[in-house]
Amino acid sequence: MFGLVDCNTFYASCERVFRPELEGRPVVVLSNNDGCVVARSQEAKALGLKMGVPYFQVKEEYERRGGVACSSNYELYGDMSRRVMWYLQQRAPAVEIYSIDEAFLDLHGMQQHFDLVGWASDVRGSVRQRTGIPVCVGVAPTKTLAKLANRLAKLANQMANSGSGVVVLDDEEQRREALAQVAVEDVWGVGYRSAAKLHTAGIRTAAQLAGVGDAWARKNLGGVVGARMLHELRGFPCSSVTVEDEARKSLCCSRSFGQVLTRLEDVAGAVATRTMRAGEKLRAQGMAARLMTVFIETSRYGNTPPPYSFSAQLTLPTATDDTLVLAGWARRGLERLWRPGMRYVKAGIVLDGLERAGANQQAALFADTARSPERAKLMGALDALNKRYGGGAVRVGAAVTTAGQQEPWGMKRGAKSPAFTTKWGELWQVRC
DNA sequence: TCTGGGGTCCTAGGACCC
DNA sequence: TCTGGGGTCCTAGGACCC
Repeated sequence: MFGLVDCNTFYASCERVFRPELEGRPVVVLSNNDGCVVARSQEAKALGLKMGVPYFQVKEEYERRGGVACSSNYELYGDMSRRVMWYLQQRAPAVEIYSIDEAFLDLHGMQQHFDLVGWASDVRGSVRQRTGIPVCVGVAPTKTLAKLANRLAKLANQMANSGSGVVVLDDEEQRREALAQVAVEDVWGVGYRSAAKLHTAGIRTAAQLAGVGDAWARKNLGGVVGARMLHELRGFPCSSVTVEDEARKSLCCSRSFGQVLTRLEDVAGAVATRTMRAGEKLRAQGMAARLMTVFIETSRYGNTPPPYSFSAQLTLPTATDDTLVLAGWARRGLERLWRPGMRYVKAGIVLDGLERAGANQQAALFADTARSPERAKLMGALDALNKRYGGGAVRVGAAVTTAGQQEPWGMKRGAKSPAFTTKWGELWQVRC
């Protein structure tokens, strides 16, 4: 059996843990630059706010009706996530951290020793008590069914506001009933495109989907991916709990600017900032990259004529995790794709072809970028300083602004809550 | 004025290898 | 009618996930 633990309206719940006055009120969390709504409390959903809507479109009406908006605070959410995951790891033999707010648990053989409903309820209660975060738990014979069970648990919770928050599907009868209750577009793995195809074919529920022929699924639902999904819906596992976060295959650092940029030097500063971040991530994972894609975008909306996205891919002479080397290549990439006179809103870099840094790394014949012990030390010092004094304490030159000046590419975060759990200066204050 | 930031897996075709 | 039979790597793009 597999368990899926999913935090309820995770970002909004994190805000509420440290700001209990938000309890019972509509709360939304906004994406970077306070752009879109990315998390909604139950009360905010009840007001009709949709996931992903640009906040400026709903702001006035929402706030008039008493809604609260928070800028995203990923330091806080990341730290709260670690607490939840750490506790889950104490309770299950294997845990796959699937996203910031979700984890699959391997419950192999546990039904012989535990009543799964009672066990899941206990885990749910304990997570709430220890972290302040409400969760729902779904348990079933496959991951896809566990997701589905979790969805049913969430729905029951929302409707009654007193549901048990736990759904266990451990016999055929329960599986059938569950499948009949879920719309096909709500099945894990059915996206916008597949849903449209399925509707056209007259397939509306998960139960109907589980009954389609394998050949049809392979043809219309993305080949083996679709076939696997069907098997899982029928109760045959095609995927197991993967504990280690195996080496990543790619890594991406991208962000919209707080304002439109037109000058090469400003965009170069943004690219350098993203590159530094990518270098940090790379070193934190002990990896080096061989391929780099630099991209810049103009606005997708309004009158800007397409194409709005320009990218350049560079093959590095040798895989590297050195920020200064990466920054040099990123600059070259940017100059290659730069078109003057355009209004840019976003920039980023993608690193591919990741391999373990050091040991088996192939050296280039004529490159000046071989990994020297000195450079590795330098990178270590860079990371240590930035960790100790805050990100951006030490930067590459292109990412430096004149003293006292705002970064032209900086983010807008109008309503950010303090880093309650990760910065001494921003700890919660208790008044006597 | 204002529209997120990450990821994964799969397919298919072309170049190239023996 | 029939044209060898395996492979790998690269690139681009689609679909989906949170």
